[in-house]
Amino acid sequence: MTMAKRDTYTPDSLLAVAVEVFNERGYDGTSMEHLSQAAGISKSSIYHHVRGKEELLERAVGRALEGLFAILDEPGAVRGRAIERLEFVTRRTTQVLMAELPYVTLLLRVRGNTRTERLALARRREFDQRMAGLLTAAVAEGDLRADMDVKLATRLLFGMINSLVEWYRPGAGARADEEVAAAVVRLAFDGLRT
Amino acid sequence: MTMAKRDTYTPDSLLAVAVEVFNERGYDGTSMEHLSQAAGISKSSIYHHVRGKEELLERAVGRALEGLFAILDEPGAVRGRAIERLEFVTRRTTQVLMAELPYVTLLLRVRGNTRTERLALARRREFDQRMAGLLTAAVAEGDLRADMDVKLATRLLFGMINSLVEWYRPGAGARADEEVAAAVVRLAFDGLRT
DNA sequence: GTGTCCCGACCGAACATTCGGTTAATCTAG
DNA sequence: CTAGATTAACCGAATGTTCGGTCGGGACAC
Repeated sequence: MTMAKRDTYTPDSLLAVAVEVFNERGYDGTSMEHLSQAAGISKSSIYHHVRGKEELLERAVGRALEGLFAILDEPGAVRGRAIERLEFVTRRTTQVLMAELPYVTLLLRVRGNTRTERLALARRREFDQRMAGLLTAAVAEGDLRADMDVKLATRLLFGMINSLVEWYRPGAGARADEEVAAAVVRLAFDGLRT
Repeated sequence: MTMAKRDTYTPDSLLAVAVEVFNERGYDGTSMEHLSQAAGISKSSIYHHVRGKEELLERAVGRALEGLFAILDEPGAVRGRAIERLEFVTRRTTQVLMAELPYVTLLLRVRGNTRTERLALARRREFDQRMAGLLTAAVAEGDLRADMDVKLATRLLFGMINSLVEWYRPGAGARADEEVAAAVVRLAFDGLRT
């Protein structure tokens, strides 16, 4: 029994609207009035679907973290030489970031003002550490330059990937997205120089 | 006749305090009460030194932009092969970012909610375009890989540099700072691989 | 006629900013 | 050297506004 199309909101469809506005104005810069206008329903109606503003943030960052951590369980991330796993995770992280752009964008901008935000920051740090482990392994296997601090390299690599949220906009097609992911991997591992 | 040291605030010394708080809590997440507590003076006293919250933001992003644009006028940025100028600007941008960290951090987090913020965003875009011009020239001179979209490469390069504001913390000494700048240049131009 | 979805009216709290002053240091005239 | 004027720096209390959230009720589908 498939449900007929509804023009009412579900918590998730409302979330999609809210996250767009959060990313445009910043979470703290967004009022419930802003959200209600963007969603086309009244402020009070929002509270019919979600408990409040913070629940929207919680759902959004949760979804982003879910997508990112799932990468680490994919076969390409657990088998093979460290450098191959690292390249895989780099490419997949870029792809997930593009696919879940609004949610990841919000995740990368939380500042730690509330418990929800601090929890998100902790999970992000955990992901970073898993990544740093891959770098270390790849250096040990002799496939990565040893003349650079691993933590520093991890941060720069991540910084490059995460910067996608500042400029990437979807809609140019799967081909274009593939090109972006490939460029990230190429730049990270082989550099800009001829 | 040098002025004796005063323990009172000037607009600039107050700015330094304010920017720290802005970066910790986010601009929109910071109340004047937060600022007054951090500065150790009352809320109303802040208005003796600056016109309001937005003037503090204005001064901060102005200072950051000043530092960044100054790089483009330095000799190393106007003379020599394009790739050398590009490497110079990459290194210098990293250094300025570290030296003016709190101000640049604030600049990079501006969302465009007010006229002040939109002005800052426009100036940032201008800087990016100057940078993209250097990339294009370096490709034309055959020193940069041609198999990557220039705009894409510019954004990734910048994303890597700008990500410093997320993790770099000063105080490890000039030697350590030099190492960071060198790592950025090496990673950007030669990649991670052995 | 009950549950889902929505609304306008409303609330207390927090917000940026203003106002009417006080304090303490500096300057100025005799 | 000092009394009086001036000023920068500051404060507590209050202003109007906006905030996130609540409430009681209406429409309408099943």
